[in-house]
Order: sequence, then structure tokens, then C-alpha cells
Amino acid sequence: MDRPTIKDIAKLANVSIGTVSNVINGKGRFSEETRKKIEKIIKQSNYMPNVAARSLRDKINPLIAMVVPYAPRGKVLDNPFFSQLVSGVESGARDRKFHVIFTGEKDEPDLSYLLEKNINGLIVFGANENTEFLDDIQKLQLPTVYMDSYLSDPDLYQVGLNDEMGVYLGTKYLISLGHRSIVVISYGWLGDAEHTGSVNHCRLLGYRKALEEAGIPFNQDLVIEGAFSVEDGYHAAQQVLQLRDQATACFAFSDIAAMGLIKGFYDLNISVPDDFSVMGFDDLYFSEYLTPGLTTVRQDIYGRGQAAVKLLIDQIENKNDLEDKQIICPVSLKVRQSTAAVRKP
Amino acid sequence: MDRPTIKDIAKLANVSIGTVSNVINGKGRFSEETRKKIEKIIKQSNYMPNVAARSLRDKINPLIAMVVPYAPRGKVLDNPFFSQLVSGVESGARDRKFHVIFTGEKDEPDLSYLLEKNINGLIVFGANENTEFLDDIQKLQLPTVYMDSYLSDPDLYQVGLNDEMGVYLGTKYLISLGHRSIVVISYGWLGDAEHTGSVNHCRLLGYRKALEEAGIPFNQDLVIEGAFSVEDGYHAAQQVLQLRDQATACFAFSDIAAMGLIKGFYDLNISVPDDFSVMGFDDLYFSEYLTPGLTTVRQDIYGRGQAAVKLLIDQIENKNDLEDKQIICPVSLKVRQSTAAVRKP
DNA sequence: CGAAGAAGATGAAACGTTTAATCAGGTCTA
DNA sequence: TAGACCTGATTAAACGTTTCATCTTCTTCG
Repeated sequence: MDRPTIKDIAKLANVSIGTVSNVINGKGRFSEETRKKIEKIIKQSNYMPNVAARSLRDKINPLIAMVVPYAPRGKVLDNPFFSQLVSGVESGARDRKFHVIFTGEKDEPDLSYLLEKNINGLIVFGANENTEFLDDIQKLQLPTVYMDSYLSDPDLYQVGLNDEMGVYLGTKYLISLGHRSIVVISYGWLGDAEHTGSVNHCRLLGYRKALEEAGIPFNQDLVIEGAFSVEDGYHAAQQVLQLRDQATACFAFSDIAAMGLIKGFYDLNISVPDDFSVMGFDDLYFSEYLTPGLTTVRQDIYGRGQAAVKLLIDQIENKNDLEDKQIICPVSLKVRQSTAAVRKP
Repeated sequence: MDRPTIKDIAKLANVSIGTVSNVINGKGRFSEETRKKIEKIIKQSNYMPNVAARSLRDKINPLIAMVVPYAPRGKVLDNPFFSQLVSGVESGARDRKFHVIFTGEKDEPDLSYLLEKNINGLIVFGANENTEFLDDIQKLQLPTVYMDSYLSDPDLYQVGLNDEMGVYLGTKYLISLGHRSIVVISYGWLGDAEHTGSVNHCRLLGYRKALEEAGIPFNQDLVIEGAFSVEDGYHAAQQVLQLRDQATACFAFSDIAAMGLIKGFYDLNISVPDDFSVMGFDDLYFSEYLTPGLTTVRQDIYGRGQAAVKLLIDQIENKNDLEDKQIICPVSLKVRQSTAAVRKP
């Protein structure tokens, strides 16, 4: 037997389908009596409104998409940062009876199929002013929340992180341990126009600020690229090795790169933290379980995912503008075993 | 301006909507000439069929769901095994123009809303004969692929793993290194009725088989539960410690638990592999980057996800039965640094 | 008592597709 | 030359909702 439709319910209740619809949506007029009768029948027959029909009629559809423009196919969810983020997004969506699909990979720049699916909202990760996608995305005219995007338009809904503060705290801590020459494994180079006004940019600002306060000159030779993946971090170890004469600590801008770095050191027979202190960024759920436990800048990835989706669905459902369009989430320092006081020479 | 509908295209092309529909779907009759004309207009105007309308009419909807019955909310994607699996599923779905939503968490046993959404297919993970959900799922009457489920019905589509072989290989390798007393961190206990005919059951069979071949008696005291999470593994370290007099190696049935275990040992000042060899299962993308690199039984998680979704969509699109309903994926041994020959006393 | 207004419910249109039935011509063949 | 058949295209119904205009019936009040 097929699932019941609103017509079946109406027949069973001896009313018109309009009335059933009214009861379901709490709109229009109907007596208390018919309300009870209809609700009872609905429960009994396991009726659920057909989303396709609803979506066709009203263009509402409890489905949002999360797009990560620059991620290569199959690599989004592989990254534990994203999987935690996505996990939070999922959970937040679930709370509001929404579902989520993921998309927007490098090789699929055409997002128009999102309209085809009647997607009702978008979470865009890691865009910046220079992102080519930005126009296309805005052309979709969908409620959107940008994450970690540092877009200057104050009318855009955004969920960010206090990146500068995070790295500032971390660097300051390393300095307090006596480190004066701290290698950075960054996402890209500060001078790179493409990355200005980006997560990476702000993090480097935090680094420089902490150095400045301690009267340590900034040395751009100490900035290495490669915080995107565990392989990146692993390969960075060799580069860091060449800076060993000067440097005593390393700040990786992602835990996943820190993980690779530590393994790189391990394979090169360099002890962490005895020979080299390592600081990460993110506090992934397993960072505590690395050997040694990773000292890192903590952010609540899962919670941020939830926050973003909440902001999005509020936007979708209220339609009108919300007061707080921009959320900056806090960071904190998580000290574990991978950092230690610099050895006295 | 709103997106164009099939009506707009028809008007522009001076034909009826029926003809446009025919051209789009390659059905019915139309001349080469009109085909070209219509296709040109479609391209120019960026027309895409509205999925809701299509779905309403024909009940087709390129959307599948992945349900993981027993996973607690927010913990599915946190687990790197699942995130890799999901990643593969996503990718496979993308190849066929499908999208995926995730669901079926512990606190949401009612799956009927999947029908509401016109979901067209289901991937169910880790069910077994005793899963309460099974009936509900089958009642949905949807094309379904079961992963890691060990269901005996030969008519069900399944994607599994050669679990027994995997553990057999791993155990044999440990034995070849001279280990004769090998602790197992399992998902559950062999005798547990609930887990008969499960992944865990088959893995333990592989363990026993390898022991038997080597003439080593099976000792059930060496079987510990706790392979689900990194925390599990960490806490297992203390239990393993108490078996230290007898045991020299440990086989964790998941890499994530092995990771926790290694960290547990680290904190207890037990050296891996010098004091204790550790073997994992899965070969997560970061297992290579643990310190020490984790020796493990490799499976292609990502590929299995792709395989499952391919099987599902073939089933959806062909409708008719496929020849090969059951796929068993191979395993292999990946030797790294966490295992070593047993120390001579 | 008659008119006005409220309460409760109905009917029909519309959303954008697909498809089966139908139709208008043209060509072939007996 | 009439029926049969083919080709290309049209028409209308149906899918399951929501909403707005409309219709009864009942109550109230001047």
C-alpha cells in the first residue's frame, strides 16, 4: 500500500483537504473538534506531508547545502576539521528538521543545480573577496552564511573565528617558554594578494603581534607553507630541520599539519618536545591522543558548525533580517605535552 | 527574475511543453531540427528541470540516505572511519548526479521521514539480524544496500569486508614476530548473542584461526572490549597493562582505538613497539602518521563507500535485479613501526 | 425581525513536470 | 483511391500540497 495523502486523511475525517491542510499548518479556521479528529487520524495512518508537493507549491524545502569551494573532490570529509564541522552542521540542521547535502568541489564550479533541487540555504566555507565563486553564489539569491570567510560586507551573515587572538595566544605561550625563534607553518604567504583578508592573514597578524610585544623581530624565512594536510606537515619537517640552528619551536596553523610534522620529526629522530616544541591549531578530537599530546589553540569546531546552521535557518525562517549577522567565535589555549621550555644552551 | 520553467522554453521554441519534455528525456517523437532548437534555447536560458515537480510526478529523486543505526548523534562523522566512508559515498553519488543525506542516529529511530523526502535509496551501515531497525527499514520498501551487515538473506544487496581474513593476516604476522600471547581489543564479546554474525564475530574467528594454526590455545581473558573510539582505546591501555606478564602484543580492531591505546601506553611510559607491539585495523588516512607509524590491516574505506553507492544506484536505475548482489572487499597487511619482534627473555 | 458579522468549512487554482492518448498530415501499398 | 502506417507534435490529466475566495450557518444587536 502506498503512503496516505492528504486526500485520504480528508476522506477519513469527512472534511475537505483544505481543512486538513489548515489543521496541519495551524492556519485558517477550524473547530477544536475537527482538529482533534484530524490529528488522531493523521497519527493513526502515519501520514506525512509530501515534501515534493509542498516544495513545488511553496518553494520551501528543508534542505540546505554546504559548499567548500576549494576542496578537491573526496578530500573534504577526509579532513578531520571538516568532518567535525560537518558533524556540527548536520546536528544543528537536524534540530530544526533540516537536512544537508555537501557540494561545491573544485571540479564542479556550477552551482546552479542547487536551485534545481530547491535548496533553501547555503553555508559557504572559506571564501574570500577574491573567490571567483562569490558572484555565482550571490547570484543564486539564496539565504547564505559564510564561514571563515572574512568578507567585508556587513550585510552578509558570517561565522568566523578569532584567528588573530588564537595565534597570538599560542605564540605568546611559546615565547613565555623561552622560545624566540618560532617557525610558522601557514596556509599561504602573508604578502600573497590572494590571501589578504583571509584566515591565514589574520593568523599571521596574531603571530607578528606577539613577537612585537616581546621585542622579537619578524623573520619571514621562518614562515613555511603547508598547513593543509598531514602530508604537508610531514614534508615540512625537513624544511624545519634546516632552520634548526635558529629555531626551537614550530607553530602549525592546523592540528593535522602538526600531526604530520611530529611524525616527520619522529622519523628524523628529533624529539618533541625535547628538541623542538610543536604547537597546533584547532584541537581536533584526537589531538589529545597524539604522542605526545598536542598543545594547541582550541576552537569549538562542532559548535561553530551548529552556530552557522542556526544562523542560516533563522534567516530562512524569519525571512526578515536578524540583528546579529556576524558571529566571531572564541579561542583558547590548550596546553599538553608537545611544548616545553626551551633548553638552556 | 525567476528561473525559467519548461513552459518558458516551450514558448521560446514555439512548441508545446510536451515536446520540450520529450527532448529533455529523449523519449517520444521529435525531429532533429526541433531537438537542436530546443537544446539551444535550454542552454541559453540556463533552464534546469525542477526536481520537486519531477519528484512529485514520478517519485524519482536523485537523493539517497545513509543511515548508521547505532551511532549516537554527532558522533558519526566525528569518527574518521565514517568520514572516509561518507566521503567515498559522496563521491560515488556525485558521479551519478545523486546527493546524499545522513541520518538514522540513535535518538531518531523513526525513519518514515525519509519517505516524506522522497528518498530513492538507502545505505544502511552495520545492521545485523538482531537490529531492531531492520524491519522498519525493510518496510520502507526502498532500494537498499547494507554495509558491514552480515545479513544472511542472499537477496539483499550487501557490501562487506573480508574481516576474518584481515584479522587472520594480522594475527599471523604478530605470531611470526614471535608473539604468542596477543591481546585483542574487540567491538564486543564473541559469545554475545547480539553480536553473532557480525563484523566483530568474524574478526574474532580470524584471530582464533591464526592461533589454532600456530598451536596456540585461545585465552578469552585476552579479549577486551572497546574498539569504538579513541577514548576506549586509551582506557584499554590500563587493562592491557595488567596482562603484561603474559602478553607482548595487542591487536585493536580499529585504528582509532589503536591510536588511543598507543597514547595510553605513552602516558604509562610503555614503549611501542619495544615493550608492546600494537596492530590496528582499517588503515585510516592518518594511521601512517601516528608515532610510531601504525601497523594495520588495510581496507579501502573510501572505495568501499563508492562501491556501495554504485551498487545502490545501479539498483535504483535498472530496477531489475543485478547479478552480483554481494560484494566482499579485500584486505591487506600494512606493516609499519608499531610492531616488532618479541624481545627474547 | 432583519442585517451584519463571525465561525467553520469548502472548492478550485496553481506550482512544474511526465506521459498516455490523440491528432494532423504525409507516404506507401493493395 | 482508400485504408494502413509512420512521423512529428499537441493536449490534458495527474502527482500532493497550500491558499484565497467563497459559501453556509449561526449569533448578535439595533
